[in-house]
Amino acid sequence: MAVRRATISDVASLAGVSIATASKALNGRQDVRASTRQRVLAAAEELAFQPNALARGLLSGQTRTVGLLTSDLEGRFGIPVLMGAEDAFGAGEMAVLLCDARGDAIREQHHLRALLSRRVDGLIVVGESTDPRPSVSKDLPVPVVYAYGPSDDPADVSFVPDDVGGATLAVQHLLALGRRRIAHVTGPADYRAARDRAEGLGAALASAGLPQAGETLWGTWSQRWGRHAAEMLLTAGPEFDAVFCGSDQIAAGFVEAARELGRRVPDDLAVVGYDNWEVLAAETRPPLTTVDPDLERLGRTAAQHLFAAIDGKATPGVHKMACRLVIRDSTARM
Amino acid sequence: MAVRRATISDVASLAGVSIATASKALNGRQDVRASTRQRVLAAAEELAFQPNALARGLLSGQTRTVGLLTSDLEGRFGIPVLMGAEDAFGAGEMAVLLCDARGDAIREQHHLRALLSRRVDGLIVVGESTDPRPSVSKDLPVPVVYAYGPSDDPADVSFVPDDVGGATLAVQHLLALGRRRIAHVTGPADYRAARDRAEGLGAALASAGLPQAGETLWGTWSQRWGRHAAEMLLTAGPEFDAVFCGSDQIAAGFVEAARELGRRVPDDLAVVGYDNWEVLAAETRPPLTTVDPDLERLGRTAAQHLFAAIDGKATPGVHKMACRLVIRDSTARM
DNA sequence: TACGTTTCCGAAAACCTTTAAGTCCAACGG
DNA sequence: CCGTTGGACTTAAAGGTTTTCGGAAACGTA
Repeated sequence: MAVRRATISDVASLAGVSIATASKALNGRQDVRASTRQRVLAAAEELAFQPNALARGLLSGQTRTVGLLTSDLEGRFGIPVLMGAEDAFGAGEMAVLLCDARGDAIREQHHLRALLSRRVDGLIVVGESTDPRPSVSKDLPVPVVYAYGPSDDPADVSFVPDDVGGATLAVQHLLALGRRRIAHVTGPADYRAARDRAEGLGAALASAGLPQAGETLWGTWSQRWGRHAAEMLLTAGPEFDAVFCGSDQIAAGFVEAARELGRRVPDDLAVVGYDNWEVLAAETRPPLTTVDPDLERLGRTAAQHLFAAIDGKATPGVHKMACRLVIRDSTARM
Repeated sequence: MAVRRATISDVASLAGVSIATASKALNGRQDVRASTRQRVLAAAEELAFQPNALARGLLSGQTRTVGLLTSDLEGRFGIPVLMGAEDAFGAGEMAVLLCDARGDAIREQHHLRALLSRRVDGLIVVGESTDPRPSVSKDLPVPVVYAYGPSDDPADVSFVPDDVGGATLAVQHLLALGRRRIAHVTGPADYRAARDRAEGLGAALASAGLPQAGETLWGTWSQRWGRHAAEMLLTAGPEFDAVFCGSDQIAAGFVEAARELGRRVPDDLAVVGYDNWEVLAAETRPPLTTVDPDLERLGRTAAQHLFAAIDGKATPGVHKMACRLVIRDSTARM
């Protein structure tokens, strides 16, 4: 550990110039003779000079730092969004101050204060589900962008996955493979994500003039529920040649149970999951065709939009981000 | 968005006192009459005054901010460590600057510069595996603590899970249940984690005077490998009544294949995993007994140690953190 | 030589806060 | 009435950097 850090004043003395000249030389500005600039640069190098970002920020009013407020780091969905954002910010020479409120509104307020006190240039709020969440942006001195979980205030800027479109993608894929009787097993009905995906399924079927195979089965986001639903449907359910599952966990349970009941996937039964959670979707037998909400891209886009909002203007409202279909072996032509 | 933020000078004018008095009133210091303090506090409230952390940091030389440098956010192990650290820092009113180097040394250097330029008070480096990694702490003006992946310089401070001890825990559990012939299926031999766990197994067996059932099977950290190993062992392998798997993924594949081959877990065969990756370990049939490296605690401990290092002295060297055994249904008395 | 122009550099203010040192005044003891 | 004490407040400096503006030297032109 070095004792004291060099300041620009040390650099200036060593180079035999004034502070002002040193500053200009280091920042590549005009009005410095080439030879002088060289001397300053050499001095800075020798002293391992690093400009003090605090002083710089104090003067300029810009910290080149953004706050990232997440309500739930534990969850699986926040991380990819965070990674995408970190990626975009890193490329823009921005630093990210990370705060996890753990779903606690008090802690969120506390973190918000801390971030503002540190004079962040902007804020990204990452929700824990796609359900709208309370806005924090009332009377804030910096721009805010919501990612994954939208703000409940339509005047804010939010980026969310287009779950209706994602479900439509899945259904259109199944229809193109010749499947006609599609069942739906999904998570709890009080999740926006579950309702949106069911809605997408319904819309796609309706526009193809087909009925859904049985009612939508609402349950939990677990493998266990997927197995249970499979047993129910396959022993006493309606006829169906495909099932659209609301998550990869459900789909993994479903294919496992179907397999044990002697149904061949995809021959007898095509299965589509949701989330493209690789560790699960790629390890089931057969590997799952699934909808990928592309959360990393969502995070990156949100970050880029925050840049725009910081030095210019933002387009408010909820932006729906398209999903991708990842085709693996759990679906095939009949 | 407000136009301009109130400074302490605005608060002072509004309260009709000098800046110094305002500062003292706001910071709860002596030499301020109670009534004056009230006036200042009211003024601060009215203007929504937030002290500028930059100015404060510039003066005090402390930013109450630490850098968290991770080589691999994508991986499963960095996140819990990060959460633990974030937890400890949040409690200490510290903020966390997050940087992900994505395993790239250049990017790591770049982030390091950025963090130092922002005058962080300390640094936590989170590795992507338990293998030693190059030290970054040579001639750094701030203390550094390594978490999960230790530094290759013994003079640094590192916190790593005690994989040897974790494996011992698992084996002792199996022995206590009356199992005597224990096989071992694990990941690649070029992972320190795999070697440590195999070593723990060997030591525990040796001190019980028992031989290992067959050679250690080295493979990958995947479910697929677990299945494959199970098929090999159960069709043409040695006699065994328990298997210690190097990861929950391997164990999940193993129990699945064993089940399909008609072996009952835990009756015929006890299975222990490693990592306590809940989504997997709790969803297999039966749920997995597994070793929990308690990474969140590891992160928290590392953070607390960084505090100590920041304002005092640190005890260098590699600190091994004990693991916990989580007992579920995949193990039982014979 | 006198004067205007260009080139390069330095002095000083500004950003916001904390704190050491100094000022003022009332109360109090003698 | 004077000196002392101590409470309540203010002044000013410090922290590191950027930037504006003014100044000096060198050079060209009349």
